[in-house]
Amino acid sequence: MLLVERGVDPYRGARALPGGFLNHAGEDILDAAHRELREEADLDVARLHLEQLGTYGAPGRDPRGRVISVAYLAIAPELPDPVAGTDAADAGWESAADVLSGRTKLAFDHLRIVTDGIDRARGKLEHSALATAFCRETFTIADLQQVYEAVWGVQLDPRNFYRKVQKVPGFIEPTGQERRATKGRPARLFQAGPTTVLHPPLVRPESTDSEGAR
Amino acid sequence: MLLVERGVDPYRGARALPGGFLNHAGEDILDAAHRELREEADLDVARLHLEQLGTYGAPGRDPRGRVISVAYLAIAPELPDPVAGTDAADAGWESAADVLSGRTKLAFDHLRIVTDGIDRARGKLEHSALATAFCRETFTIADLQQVYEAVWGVQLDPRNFYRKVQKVPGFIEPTGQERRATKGRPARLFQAGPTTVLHPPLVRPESTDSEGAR
DNA sequence: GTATCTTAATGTCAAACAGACAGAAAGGGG
DNA sequence: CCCCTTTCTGTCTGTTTGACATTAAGATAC
Repeated sequence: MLLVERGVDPYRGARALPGGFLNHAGEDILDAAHRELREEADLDVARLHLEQLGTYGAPGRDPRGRVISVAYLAIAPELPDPVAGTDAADAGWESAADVLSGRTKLAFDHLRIVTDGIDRARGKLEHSALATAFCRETFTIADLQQVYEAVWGVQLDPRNFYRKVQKVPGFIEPTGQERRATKGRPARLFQAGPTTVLHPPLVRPESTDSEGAR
Repeated sequence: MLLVERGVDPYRGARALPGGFLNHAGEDILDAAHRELREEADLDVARLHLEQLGTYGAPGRDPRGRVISVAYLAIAPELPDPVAGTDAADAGWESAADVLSGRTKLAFDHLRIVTDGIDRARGKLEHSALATAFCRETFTIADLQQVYEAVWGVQLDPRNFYRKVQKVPGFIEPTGQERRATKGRPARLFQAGPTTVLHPPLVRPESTDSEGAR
């Protein structure tokens, strides 16, 4: 995930989600999310999936006073490795595992927001074609499987995955081309199809730890 | 759904979702949702399900100026038939079909909010125990089926529904009591179980109309 | 050029599941 | 006591799932 290092108090030096305030009264909040992503992280990629995650407005979440944050979940493939040195103070990539485990400390209630975002992504992978937003324009089925395995944190059977993914109508479409790696049989390349809602869904294996309350 | 009639411009006389502004800088937005529900609609029921739906902040959505609304989805059973005459101007129940079809005109972008809310409810019925929030403390399986049929707008087979609902562990628990109607065999009464996430989910029958893009 | 290694693609099979529907159980009313 | 209604319990068939075997198509080593 993309985090910036705070240069001012409060939480100076801690990592935080990129964000900021609305510019003027006429700015749409989605536009503002795009702008902040560009300004704070120099990120202006194509194929950017951006969806509203939720709004966080607990009274004490910002010591400076009342701040209500509308969080957006952004997903994009082929991200520039170290975010290019710009005025964007210190933006950089952090492993989600490091953040979730608490090894990387986040400012404000941003850990909560991050947790919600990951939950959202995990769930949406089942019922929507969101996984293709993690991939490039064309991809192999093994690529897609890696997305599911990484986000869900599980291992999947390649043969069954292959079968199920292709059964969902309109999810992925073959391009007719192939990609050959250094080893092994060349893999057929696919691209995202028109479907956004998966029928049937790709259900993730039931984790043994009981999910309990929400 | 619960709507109030606007007494002031803009949209005077049109129906709108109950809502209002934050009281003071220390008020939590969820608390504000509860308060507005109580103030505008005299609604203060037990067993009230309230979850954040989304935030709407398009520049022109309120002609008076920039207003950002955080929408909450509320669901509760046993609602008072005509909302008792209080200072709550003209609050009343409207059929969702009337609103969705456009027969009942809504102020601002509230039709969009309502549509999103119904979509959310329909989806959550599949994967969460939300349906029990529509029911009383104890209910029969037929009651629960009526919730699913009403919200999804489909007909379900009582025998298959009976089987599937009882297979989900922790969804509903038998109370040991029965309810006898005027006709027919007495039905066993159930109550909501501890589970909030349904495993396996209750998938709704695939509607014939293609869902297309989102 | 052939063996071998690696990954992709296809196939097989038993168990579980889904939808459609039959029938039995348990009440009330003529 | 028969009929009607609603609830509950089965049955049956086709589909899907998860586990695993097998074949296909390249690259590389020898």
